[in-house]
Amino acid sequence: MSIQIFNSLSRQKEEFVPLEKGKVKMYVCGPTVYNYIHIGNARPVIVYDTVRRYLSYRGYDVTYVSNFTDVDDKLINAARELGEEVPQIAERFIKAYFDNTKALGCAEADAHPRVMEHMPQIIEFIEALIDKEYAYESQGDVYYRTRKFDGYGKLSHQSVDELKSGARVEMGDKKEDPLDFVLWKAAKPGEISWDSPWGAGRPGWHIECSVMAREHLGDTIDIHAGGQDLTFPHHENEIAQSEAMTGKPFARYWMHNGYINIDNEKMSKSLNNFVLVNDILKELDPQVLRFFMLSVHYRNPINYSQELVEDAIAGLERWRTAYNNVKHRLSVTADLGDQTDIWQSKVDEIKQAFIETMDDDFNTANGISKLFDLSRLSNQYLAEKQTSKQVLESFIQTFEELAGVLGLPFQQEEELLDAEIEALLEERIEARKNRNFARADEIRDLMKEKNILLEDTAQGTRWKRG
RNA sequence: GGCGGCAUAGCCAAGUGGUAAGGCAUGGGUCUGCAACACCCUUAUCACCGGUUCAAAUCCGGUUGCCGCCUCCA
Repeated sequence: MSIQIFNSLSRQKEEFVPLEKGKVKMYVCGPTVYNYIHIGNARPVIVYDTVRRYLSYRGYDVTYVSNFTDVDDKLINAARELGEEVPQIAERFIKAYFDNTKALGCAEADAHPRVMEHMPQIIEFIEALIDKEYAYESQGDVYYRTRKFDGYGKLSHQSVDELKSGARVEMGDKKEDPLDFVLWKAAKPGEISWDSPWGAGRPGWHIECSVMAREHLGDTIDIHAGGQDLTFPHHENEIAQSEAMTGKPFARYWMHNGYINIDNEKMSKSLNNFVLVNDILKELDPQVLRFFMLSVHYRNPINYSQELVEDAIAGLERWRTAYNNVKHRLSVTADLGDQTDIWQSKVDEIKQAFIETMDDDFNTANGISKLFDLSRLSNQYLAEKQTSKQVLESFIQTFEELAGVLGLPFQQEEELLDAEIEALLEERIEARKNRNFARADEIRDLMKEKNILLEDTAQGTRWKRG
């Protein structure tokens, strides 16, 4: 069975066939770095990081590129308000981006291109579009001649005329047509700018992605991804620019993730309900946030609330407990089990089911449920009187493999306890042996205060940090 | 006005033709010195109406409700 991807272009699931066998070129639209990222920014980063991991897991060699928009109106406004320079602000929030996304288990891209680093290429690209008459200069601005591009609207599935009826009519029009969009913006006095054949200015928003995708991945890429809201106009315009330029398909598969709501409301400035990743992570285990995001299919909307976060905490804890309990058993018992084949095949079944559901448009919600199935199975196995090393190790291996694909690796418990606690543990074992339960309970309470939880099993006492 | 999405148990959420995964919560039981962890059992005619089909949460039509895009928002 092959991997199926829901392609926004066709609005259908399609078999994934990369342009070049075994290799995937992937471009994900990154944030405008004028603030800390909010959880809505974090969703695509987590989702497409998981897509990338899964494709690698399935044997593809993935080249992954994600940009930073480090020049635009929002940055210019932020600079003005803070009395800083644009590059300074960009630098600060790019650093914060890496801190936050790394905490969330997202690997760095193979390249993180920035607009400011691609001015010559952007200008060349625009010049070429002008040569091909897909663009025109107007009072220091350059616009894209939308109607000239035949396929315009194929991604958002709207005809040019449909779009026109909804388009804003610009005042003092420098455009030939209201649907035309800006490739180069003339600088206003005091704004950061670059020299160009059309005077001082800066790139429009959409051109950067066309240029940087081409620069780093070539004329045609396999997967282009981003938030649902980018479908129009951003991605539509990227297609128009790139395909007019190269005459080749720009991207073969377009993926768009759904929104996040906060307490059932859209995040917006007027409601002032933006949730910044940086703030959440002060109190929340980053894995919980990632787990939460992946517990819903990426194309569906997701709601963020305290209650749901708490569910996620409990759910993730279930995996961890199951995993650690297998580890504990492995460390304290001999190799005694029989019927290893039966259990082994059950483990394999779960792994296969995981792959099957992930193959189907990256169904992480279902994938996560397979980890829960594995947890139940391992718990059942631990209830057996005799266990084999081979099966226990297979559980561990499968837990690590599947959770790893989701970017939710099991953290190694610190095995070290200080001497005082070690001594108390010993004393408690002795006390229980002598049926001095009062003392045993006392020690258990004492440990609990130190955030160490004790669990007595037939194979001895195990502990974990609470 | 145009395009599109969603509606599944108390909450969250998979499932796109063959009589409803999983998690959280609840109730009952088992295990345990007690506890914790855990295990077992328990909870849904899938918004409504009609149609297609031997068979529909799943396909088609309609209704209601919510949401997104069409305004340089992930």
